[in-house]
Amino acid sequence: MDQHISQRNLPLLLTKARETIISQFRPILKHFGLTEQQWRVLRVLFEEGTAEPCYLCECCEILSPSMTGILKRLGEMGLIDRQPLKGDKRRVLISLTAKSEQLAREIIPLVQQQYQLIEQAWGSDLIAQIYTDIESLIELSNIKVKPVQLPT
Amino acid sequence: MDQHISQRNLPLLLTKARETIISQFRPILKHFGLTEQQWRVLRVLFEEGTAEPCYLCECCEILSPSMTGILKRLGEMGLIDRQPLKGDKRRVLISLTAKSEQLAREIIPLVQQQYQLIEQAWGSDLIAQIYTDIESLIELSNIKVKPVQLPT
DNA sequence: GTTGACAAATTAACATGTTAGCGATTATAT
DNA sequence: ATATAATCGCTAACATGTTAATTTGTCAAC
Repeated sequence: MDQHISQRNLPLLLTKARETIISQFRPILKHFGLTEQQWRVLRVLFEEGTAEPCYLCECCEILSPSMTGILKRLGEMGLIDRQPLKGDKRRVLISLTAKSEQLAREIIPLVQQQYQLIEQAWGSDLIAQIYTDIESLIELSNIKVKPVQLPT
Repeated sequence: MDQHISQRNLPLLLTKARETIISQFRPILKHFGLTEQQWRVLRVLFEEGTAEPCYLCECCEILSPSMTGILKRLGEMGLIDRQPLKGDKRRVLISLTAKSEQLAREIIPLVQQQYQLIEQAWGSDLIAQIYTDIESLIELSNIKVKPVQLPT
């Protein structure tokens, strides 16, 4: 029926798709000495102004223990500030510094241009289609899937 | 024009999609004490019989230095054998053991069942559409994209 | 007010991702 | 045949992913 039945591996396929895309942007980030995850965080902060770590975790799909290290290194690089949130001593507000705000203003146009170059080479229709599908999937994932019965 | 222009981030979106899918399978792999990457390798070996590390790297989208550690741990678990390849002292052939072949025969049906449960919950159309699009993207990626001009 | 449930950030331990480079071996060109 | 380049697997160094447990702080019930 389907050639892929015996080889279907959606997570692997999504990983490969992701790698084909991100590899187009790696040179940009490398040029500015940032990792992909660091840039994800900075980008959200640029959009939002300030954010708490747990919100960054959601937005960037990064787990809390990873975020701890990422924020620590971004702090050491002078790319983020942290100010305690009054009224709740557990929480912190993260924000960009002048340095990282300037950095973001340099990087964002380059990223936009690279997207255009990708669509020029591969066509914008397929990219748009993938956006639509993936967003549908992410929304659908609110519907709980029954877990398979595991052997005892 | 498009709500997503200021937030478009395809790699992140693909990461989230991947996470929604793989989270449905994590309990299965955890039940058998395997990581996702270890299972990717075992699965290819089950399909192919034997394979060289560099081929496994391609199939599993795992870089060579990571593969070194994965194969080392799989070896320590008694889940793979390695035999030198005559005629080329650099290369090695990896294969399953009786133990891991039995393991694969247990896991594969559970994975198939879980895929069916996912399609029951989320619909098979969207999943099929994603397969098609992602595979198109991966094929298209043979077409080279012009890299953006970086500032000096 | 004290207890207990809950939440945010962290640490610890291990596995993997990423880049650079090394060492041995093989293929290629001359 | 020999110098050269290319390939395979590996190590090293650092960043991140993943799970479990811990710490500290908040909140609600009593």
